[in-house]
Amino acid sequence: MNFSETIVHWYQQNKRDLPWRNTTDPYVIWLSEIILQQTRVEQGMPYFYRFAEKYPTVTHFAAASEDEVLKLWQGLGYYSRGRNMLKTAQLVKQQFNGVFPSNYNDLIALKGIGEYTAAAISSFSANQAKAVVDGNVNRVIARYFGIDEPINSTKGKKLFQQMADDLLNKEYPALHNQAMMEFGALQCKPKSPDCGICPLRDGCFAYNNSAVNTLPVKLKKLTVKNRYFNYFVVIDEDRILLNKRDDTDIWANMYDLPMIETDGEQNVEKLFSSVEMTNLFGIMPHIIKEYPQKKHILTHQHIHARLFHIAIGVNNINLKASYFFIEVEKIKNLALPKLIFLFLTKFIEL
DNA sequence: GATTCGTGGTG
DNA sequence: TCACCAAGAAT
Repeated sequence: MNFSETIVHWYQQNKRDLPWRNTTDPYVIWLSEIILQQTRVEQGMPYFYRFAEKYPTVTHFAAASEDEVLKLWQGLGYYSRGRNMLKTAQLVKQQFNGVFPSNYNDLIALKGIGEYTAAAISSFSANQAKAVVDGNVNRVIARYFGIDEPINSTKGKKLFQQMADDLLNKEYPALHNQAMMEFGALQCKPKSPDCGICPLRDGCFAYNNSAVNTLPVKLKKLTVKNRYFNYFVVIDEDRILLNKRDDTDIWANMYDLPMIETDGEQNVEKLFSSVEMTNLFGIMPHIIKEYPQKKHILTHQHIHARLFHIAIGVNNINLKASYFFIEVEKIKNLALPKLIFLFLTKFIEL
């Protein structure tokens, strides 16, 4: 058996039974592929069921509001995926008469669909001969062929795509692609793979050269920025003051609380007598309770968040345009970042 | 083309 | 605690 045949054989004996594999509907496959970008299968699974049930067709999806989609997406991260899905659903409804495309060239032009996703949808739904290259495929190729070119360099990306293209079995692209990814996910795992039972062990460069732990190579020049968010809870009877975030920063178009960002850890007196505070509330609020600082980890940012429950004469507030009071009961309809969700559960049931 | 988009699991 | 990674894409 050649490389592809070996992997496919392994796949047929070891594959997981995943719901999006029981269909060739490009819309359903699209749902699963976007949800699974940079996301573990176990984490994405409940979201897949949620979206598939709420929006059985792309036309149903196109009729949704952004608030509604983001709310469904809440907790999954990388929220632009959800916003791009809505744009794509609307475009497919209008320009493709609601028929989700399965052709690579049509797909790659859509928002949120890049090389990987276009190859995945076109091969899975229409058996188009396009090779998928994701983290799993990169790892399998890097190890088996001993490629130490970084997988995330421009040169590396081209190389791995080319190698994947060459490996692709044109007779059964869908099967081959699924097998490559599943093999990377279950057998050729990132850490401590069980090479003892690997069907490709004999021809594997990494196994034969003790390079399993050093391949693939990845360029990492990650700069993490520390940010300091001071959040305020203002409650007026059955209402709470919220903020709709703009689309220039993390958590675009989602909802959080009134907030002042400082360069570092500001002491409380300084914070509450600052110009920013005056701009927010007009007068210095009274602190009812200060909650301990919480660190929220994002890929490129460490957010040090503090929460103050404050009392203030509601009439004195000069509200920013993005601020609004909302009945507590209605918050469950709004999309909240994880951090804010956790904060709010201190005060209300969500 | 380097940076920036979340959140959760793992060793 | 920390580094790495997860069915990547947009800017």
